[in-house]
Amino acid sequence: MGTSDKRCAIIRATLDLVAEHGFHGAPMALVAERAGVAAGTIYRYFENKDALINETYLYLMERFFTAVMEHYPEADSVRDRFLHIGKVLVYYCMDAPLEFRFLEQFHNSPYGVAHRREKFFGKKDNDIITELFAKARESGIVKDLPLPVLFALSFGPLRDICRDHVLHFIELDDTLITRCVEACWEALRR
Amino acid sequence: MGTSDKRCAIIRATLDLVAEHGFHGAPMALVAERAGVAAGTIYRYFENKDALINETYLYLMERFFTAVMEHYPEADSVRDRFLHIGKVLVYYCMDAPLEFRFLEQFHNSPYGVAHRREKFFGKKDNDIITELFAKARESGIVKDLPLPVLFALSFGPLRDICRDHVLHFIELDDTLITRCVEACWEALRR
Amino acid sequence: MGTSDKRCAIIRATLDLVAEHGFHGAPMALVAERAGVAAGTIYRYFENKDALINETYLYLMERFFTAVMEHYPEADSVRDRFLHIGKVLVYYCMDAPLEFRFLEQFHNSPYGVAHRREKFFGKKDNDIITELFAKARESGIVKDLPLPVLFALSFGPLRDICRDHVLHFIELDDTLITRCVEACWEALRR
Amino acid sequence: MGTSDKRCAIIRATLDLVAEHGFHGAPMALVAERAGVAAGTIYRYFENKDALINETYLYLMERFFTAVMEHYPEADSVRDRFLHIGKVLVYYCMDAPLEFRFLEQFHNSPYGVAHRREKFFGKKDNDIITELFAKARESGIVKDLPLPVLFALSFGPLRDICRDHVLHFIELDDTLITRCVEACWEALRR
DNA sequence: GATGAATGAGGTTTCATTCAT
DNA sequence: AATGAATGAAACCTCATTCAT
Repeated sequence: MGTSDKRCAIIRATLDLVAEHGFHGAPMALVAERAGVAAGTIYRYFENKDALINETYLYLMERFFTAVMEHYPEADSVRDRFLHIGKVLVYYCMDAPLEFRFLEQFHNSPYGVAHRREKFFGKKDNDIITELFAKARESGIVKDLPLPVLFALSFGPLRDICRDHVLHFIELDDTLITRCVEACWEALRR
Repeated sequence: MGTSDKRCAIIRATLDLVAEHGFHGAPMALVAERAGVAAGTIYRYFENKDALINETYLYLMERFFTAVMEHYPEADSVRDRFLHIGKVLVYYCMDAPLEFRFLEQFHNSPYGVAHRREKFFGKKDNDIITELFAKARESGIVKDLPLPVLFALSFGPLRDICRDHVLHFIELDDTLITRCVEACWEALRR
Repeated sequence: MGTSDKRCAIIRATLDLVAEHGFHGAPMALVAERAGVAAGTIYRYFENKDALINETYLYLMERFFTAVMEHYPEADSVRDRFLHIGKVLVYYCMDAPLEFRFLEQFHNSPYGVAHRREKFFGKKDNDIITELFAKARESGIVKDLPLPVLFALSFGPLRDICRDHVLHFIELDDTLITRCVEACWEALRR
Repeated sequence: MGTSDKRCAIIRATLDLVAEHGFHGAPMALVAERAGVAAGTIYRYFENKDALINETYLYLMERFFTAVMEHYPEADSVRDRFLHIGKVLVYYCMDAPLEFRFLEQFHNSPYGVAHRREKFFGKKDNDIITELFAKARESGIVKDLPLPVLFALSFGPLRDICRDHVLHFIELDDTLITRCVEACWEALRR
């Protein structure tokens, strides 16, 4: 196992345990066991537990953004670009339920405080999305509301349906996802 | 101090500490100190820490629903009833930011899992809202989507703007709140 | 066992273990076991290990000074007062070899750095002794040397003979002690 | 870097770290880093940490005695030979404060116990000094006291003034050093 | 010979819970 | 009923030592 594999295994173990059992349910000894390394080894890669949690977060966010921004239809209409982002986002969360659960817990825990500004469902200089909303608002396509509110209208519902899907309250399918994202668009558009 | 005052003080201390410092930052000894009782006393009112957290949650939810349902305009249109619920909900969260923070943490933690079905921004038990949506959907006023999705479209954005307000990302006022709730309605309506 | 007894037992256990096996040889679990308390109990009386070590030191120093200053012959000559102090000091160390070993280790470890100024064999506003030396120097009875040097000439040798006695290199008796203290006086006197 | 250079660098790193931060503050990884070698390399030169500490001690003592015995005035009077040794000793400690701090810590720690008999400020092995004292005692020049006591009277004060100088409580200069060593002689002589 | 990543025993400390008062 | 000192399991973390490269 290469050195990078080990770091990755530790992050993956952290992710899984936190997603399934919360921060309380992820003691370092268990993380080590799941990652297949000794307890002390974790500290070669991460300064302490907080650092491990935070770096796991950063790792996930990077993957997340990369995935969501793939195949972004730069040339399409604002509406189509929004629909693209919304749908890809939901599909990603459905495909990676543990990552989604981790992020949800992180954002709402004290750990998340330091990272609020980068929250995916929040705001952040989310570049493409921020830009999309800013321009659409200027040109009168979407409502004239503060950016955080536009984000809330867009991603608040999507987050909730992902959570309900992951927790098996509902069963999302292509049709339902499309209808949800379109409903969000109706809240946004002028 | 009456016996009920003590119980209440313990719940309030729990609420404050969890809201401000997370579940990690609310050891029983600190809860006891804040509540002005001895550590052992907590166990006369709550079986253990989990029970304390869960009963704090239930206590909050009760207050919450009571507040939201006050002055409920039974006779008004579906739209007006929805606008009433949405606005009262936002005002409540703004007035009680610690309660709001507690609930956010609870819902996204493993504690929340046991209470999925009673989730505030989630679905039922809040009979009146569930009933409102169910009937409105039947009669074709709102979209024909699963209830959890209707809840997501309604309350997902509201929760996010409350959070952003509590975290001082935005400054909600009457106008903005009204416009947000109306935007949510646009997502819901057929 | 009273509450003060417990604190005392913990200090005594610390003292014994450090004296016999050094700071390395006094893990908290062992201290607890020797003191007849649970590991966690130590932390009700001392903030952490450093505090435990430092408070053990302060406790010993207090006992030490009290003992040494008992029956101090206020009215006698400078020489006799010096002989009194020197002898009492040596007898005390002989009677309490573990306390002596603890103090020796403390003074020469990083723990001692923060307390250098209060070191018994060092200087400190050792009140009576400092005053005795200062006055004796002024009146030309002892050499005109800096106070720390007078302390060194007085107590340096006494400390060493105590150590050698405690470690069984020599066997001190009344005669030998008297002769040593008198020899120290010869180094001091003008 | 030659093989002997490495051994030396490790000893020097050990010396520095222990002198500055105590035995607690000298983990093997840090020693390795300071010495510019890998952690595992230390174990090619020293069996384990205890051996490293002890061999560092022996290395220092050898340097120490070599220095002290240089230019030893074999032919001079007992008094002059004593004054020579005392002064050289003090100058050496002043020039090598880290070595001095290491030795102080070593002597008073459990490590030192195993080396009691070779203690620097203690007694024998330093043949020349032992021999000097033994002969001077026989011929009635110094007091008829056990050798350890003679050592205590001689070197106890010198160690203390070195410590006070290193810790900046006093500022030693040629005059003061001479006067101190002469005072020690007064304690020794018959 | 040298490396340094990996190990895991053992250290300090926290904290939910109990129970004698 | 209330107290809060005491408990001890379990958490986080360090570090001397090993061994594959």
